[in-house]
Order: sequence, then structure tokens, then C-alpha cells
Amino acid sequence: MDVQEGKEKFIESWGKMGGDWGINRAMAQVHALLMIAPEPLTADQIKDELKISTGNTSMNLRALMDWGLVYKQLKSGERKEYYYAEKDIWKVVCQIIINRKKRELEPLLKVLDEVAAVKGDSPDAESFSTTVNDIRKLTHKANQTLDALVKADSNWFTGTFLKMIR
Amino acid sequence: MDVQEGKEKFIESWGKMGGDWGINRAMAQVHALLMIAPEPLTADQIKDELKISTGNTSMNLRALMDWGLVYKQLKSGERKEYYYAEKDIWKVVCQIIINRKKRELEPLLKVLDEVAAVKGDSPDAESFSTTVNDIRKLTHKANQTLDALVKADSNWFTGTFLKMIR
DNA sequence: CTGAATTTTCAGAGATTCTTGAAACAAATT
DNA sequence: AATTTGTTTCAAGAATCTCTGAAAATTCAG
Repeated sequence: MDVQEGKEKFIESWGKMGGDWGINRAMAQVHALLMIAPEPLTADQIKDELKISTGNTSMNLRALMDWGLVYKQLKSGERKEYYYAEKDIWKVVCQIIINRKKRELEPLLKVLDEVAAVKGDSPDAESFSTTVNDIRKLTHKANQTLDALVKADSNWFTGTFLKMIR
Repeated sequence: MDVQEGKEKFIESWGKMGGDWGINRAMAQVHALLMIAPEPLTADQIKDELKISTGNTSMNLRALMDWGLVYKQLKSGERKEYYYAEKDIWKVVCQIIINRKKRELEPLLKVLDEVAAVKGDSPDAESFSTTVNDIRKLTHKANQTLDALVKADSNWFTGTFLKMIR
């Protein structure tokens, strides 16, 4: 396999995974391309490489910057803007955790807390309350775990942590 | 808040979360409904409660059974089939991990391993190789961590594990 | 200020995914 | 075997999500 072929496979695969995880394919592909690029790229280069439109490129670059996964670089004497991705994969994971936690986990937790307060003495109320409380407790734990993970550094995860859980 | 209102909020919220995670809303809602039901329900009851069609109900029940999150129960003397959900939330999480790992993480790992073998001496090849290998290593670690988590039991996670990482 | 280069926005087109409901199928009952 | 009850399948339509490309906005040079 040559480099070009490898790049294509990687971009395709990363894009596919994005799709499975509720992130749109183009966004994941732009991210993949920038992660493996040796130098920052212009929107134009990205557009050509991935064969997507200018608009799509622009929108997904904006989204990636909002997620804190891609940065803009201005080169002096040049009009064009260059983009580059965070390459420290541990930081990438942390950014994604931070974002999804805020967007999804925290709103869910809020609802679970509200809903766990429900009282009643029917079998329905009983079963509801038990299940919701179990989910609520585990979700809170998961939330704490993710907080701890994000605070930790990469070596801790790949070293200490992994040894502990085995 | 009364029980009915609580149920509705929970089902809506769980369905919403499913959507964010690449699972369709109806499937997540059927799951939510069964998790909080005190007794197994028939397809008909689910259909009425969630106001979805028979076909939709049937297909999503099948999918939930394939994921190992819902079981079928036959009551003697009754024609109708009853469905109930796994209520141990830790088991639910494990089932989801097992399924998604197989469907998504493992294929990605395969591609990463293939692609990490790429050789070349251009800056492109260099950058590609470094990044892909970093991702590959972390993905393998994540895979191992998930294996360990699934083998562990609930108490270990909520007790020991959580203490360790703090 | 004018004009060229570049980026952003967004309405409509296109693609994908989800839902419906009717028909086929299955299983038990008469 | 015909009927009744219940379940599954699937084609067509609906809903949702994504992409395009042209127009508007922005930026900078002269």
C-alpha cells in the first residue's frame, strides 16, 4: 500500500466512524485530512482533495473550530487562511468528551434528576422510580469518570490506568 | 410532577439521546418504555403508548433483541408475545459496548493496522505514519479498556474503579 | 474608494433514513 | 380447511439531514 492509498483509506474510515457516532461524514473527513497533513492546508486544498463544495468545506471547518479540534493560522503576506488540526490524539479525545458531555450527557442528567423526584405508590411509579434512579446514579458516575479522564494526562491513561484495570 | 409526566419526559429524553448516538429515536423510545415498565408489554401496548405503527414497533423490537437489550416472553394460554427489557443498567451498558465495539471499533482498528504499515520517505508519509500510529495505539488501549470494563462487574466500576481514578 | 480575492451564508436540491400501512405470513382455534 | 388473531416484511411516502453553488459579506491592496 502506498501513502496515497493509505490516506484515502484512513479518511474514508474516519469518515465512516463519524457517521456512526452522529457526526457528519464530511466533517470527520476534513478532520482526518488535517490530522494527517504535514502542513496546514487552505480551504481550497481541502475542497479539492475531498471533492466537496466550498460551502461545505467552510461550514465544516467552522464546526471543527467550534469543537476545538482545528485551528486557523494566518501566514503573513498571504491572503488565504490556513487550517491545521490538533494532532495530540489525547487532546482530541478530551475535546470530544468535553463537547459531548456538555451537549448530551449534562442535559440528560438534568432530566434524570428532575424525573427521579417523581412520587407515587402504583406499581408503575415504583418500577419507574427504581429504574430511573439506577440510570441516574450510573450516569452521574460516568460523568465523574469522564471529568477525571479529561483532567488526567495521556501517560496516566495509557500507563497507570490501564495497568490498574487489568 | 406525576408519574405519567415523568415517564413521558424520560422516554423523550432517552429517545433524544439515542438520536445523538446514531440510534434511531423510535428504537431508543421503545427501549425506554420497556425499561420503566413494571411488567412485560405486548407489541400492541407499545405501539399505542408511543403512537407508532405496528411495523415500526415490530422492527425496533427485533433490533433491540438483536442488541441483547430486550427479551421476548411467552405467557402460557396467551397468543400475544410479551417483551421486557434488561433492567440491570450495568448489563445494558455492557451490551451496548459489546455491540458497538464489534460493529465500529474493531473494523476501525483493522483499517488502522493495515494503514499503519505504509512506508515512504516524503513529509507526507512521515506525518501520516506518525499520526496514524498515535491513533492506532490509543484505539488499541481504548479497546482493551472496554474489554476490561465489560468483564468487570457493576460494583467494581461504581466502587473501586471510581475511587482509583480520583 | 474600488476592485479583486477569499470566506461565509443559506435556500433549494439531493441523499439518506425512518415510518407507515397494507399484504404476506404464521399460529392457534373452530 | 377456514377463520381469527397476531407478527413480519417491504414498497412507497414522509421526514430529516447533508450538500451545493450562487450571492452576500468580508478583507485587503492599490
